[in-house]
Amino acid sequence: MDKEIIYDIRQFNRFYTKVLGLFNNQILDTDYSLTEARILFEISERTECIANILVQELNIDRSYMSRILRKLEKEELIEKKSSTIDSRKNLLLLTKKGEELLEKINIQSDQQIIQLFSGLTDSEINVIRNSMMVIKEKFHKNRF
Amino acid sequence: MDKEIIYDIRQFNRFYTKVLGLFNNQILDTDYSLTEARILFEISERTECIANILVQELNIDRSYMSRILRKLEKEELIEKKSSTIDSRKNLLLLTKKGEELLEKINIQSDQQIIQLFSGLTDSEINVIRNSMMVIKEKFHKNRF
DNA sequence: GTTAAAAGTGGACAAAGTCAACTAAAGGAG
DNA sequence: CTCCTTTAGTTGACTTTGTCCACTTTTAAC
Repeated sequence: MDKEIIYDIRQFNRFYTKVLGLFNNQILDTDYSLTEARILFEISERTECIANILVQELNIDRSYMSRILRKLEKEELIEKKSSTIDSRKNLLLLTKKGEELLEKINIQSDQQIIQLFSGLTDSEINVIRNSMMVIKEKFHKNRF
Repeated sequence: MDKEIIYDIRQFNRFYTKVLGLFNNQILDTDYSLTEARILFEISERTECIANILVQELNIDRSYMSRILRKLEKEELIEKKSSTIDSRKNLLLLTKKGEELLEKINIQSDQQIIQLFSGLTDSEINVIRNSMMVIKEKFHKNRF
């Protein structure tokens, strides 16, 4: 693999680390961390979400996840329902309050995207979007 | 801006957060954190690097930066030379040892990229690279 | 010359993440 | 059914990472 290509990819990674850094710092507007937001998101996206899936999906230590979930439960953003078929597992569900928070975060995140892209034409935005889709698909095809 | 486009972009961001997470965890193979690696990298890339530039560039708290730099100095990876024209500033330089470490990290990072892309054809890799360049350029054109 | 801004440091602390040991339930293999 | 292993989750003790604020020193700006 060509030295120059590797260089470009690493440059992109550094660059996008910075982009994501900016995005993520703004989630702190809500008193919740990026990790917590992602957990809420994942719970809402899944039917039958259990902690261990989140551990794998988000690459977070089990013990740490346990504590985060306990905190979210205490703040009444989620509920744990012990599974009837496998009592080791806890089904994770958003409460009304959790859904509302997630909705708030979603709106904020959408706004952020809009703001970031203001100044670009529709066609430019579409080019970016298509590039993102290409990257994602190619990576997926490979291993992710 | 179209709801669907925003959705795709946010999906990409989540996806790429995961990709970068994997990359970054592997830097820990060297006993140094991603942040430290990036600082070494930035110092090496710049002539006349001073702490405050790093603070802005990497979005790190000044006091935290101060401590990291002290640590790196203590481990003889960098040197601080008080600037003769402005004695508030310290010029940051890599030592031989620092250069060697950075080189090691670079080799490792290149290897990581190669590994990640093994399984893709040259043409697919090039498509990804070009997509990355497009994203970066468009963003830059805008504000970054 | 006085005031303001820039660069950096240090203390105290909070948040984030890690590691290892543990309980309890479920899934086999014989 | 019983022994063994795996899976899910928890807890304690800890380290690392990051933040806030007050402070010093030096330069810049009026």
